Amino acid sequence: MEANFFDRVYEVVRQIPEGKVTSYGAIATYLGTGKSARIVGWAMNAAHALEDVPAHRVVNRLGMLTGKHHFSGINLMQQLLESEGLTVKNDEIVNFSKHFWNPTTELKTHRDL
DNA sequence: CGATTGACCGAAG
DNA sequence: CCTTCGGCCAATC
Repeated sequence: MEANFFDRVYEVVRQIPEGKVTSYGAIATYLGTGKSARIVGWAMNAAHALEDVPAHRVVNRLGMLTGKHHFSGINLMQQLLESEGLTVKNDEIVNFSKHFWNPTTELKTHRDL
């Protein structure tokens, strides 16, 4: 299966469980692009138009809602995360490490879906 | 096609 | 933790 890079990103983001979040770099590393985490950001930019892709579950490595401005409302991203049982304070996910979902660890056994 | 930008990451000070 | 710099790839101008 030869999917575009964006499609791969979408596949990973779709598989993020509720109440879980991941980082652009984690997705990039899982996809093998490694340092090209910026492309993941670009993918999310295109992904926010797709309802199937919960882009609000993808934040930067510090758990900060850096992409919140790309959503319909400034508070939408935070509200979505809080609706899933997460706590967001000052544009940052509380206990981010606790809710962090690493695709490289979770999907490495069944990457093809 | 060259230059700039971007929802990033890591290292160094 | 903050700032600066380099790197990476794609989209946009």
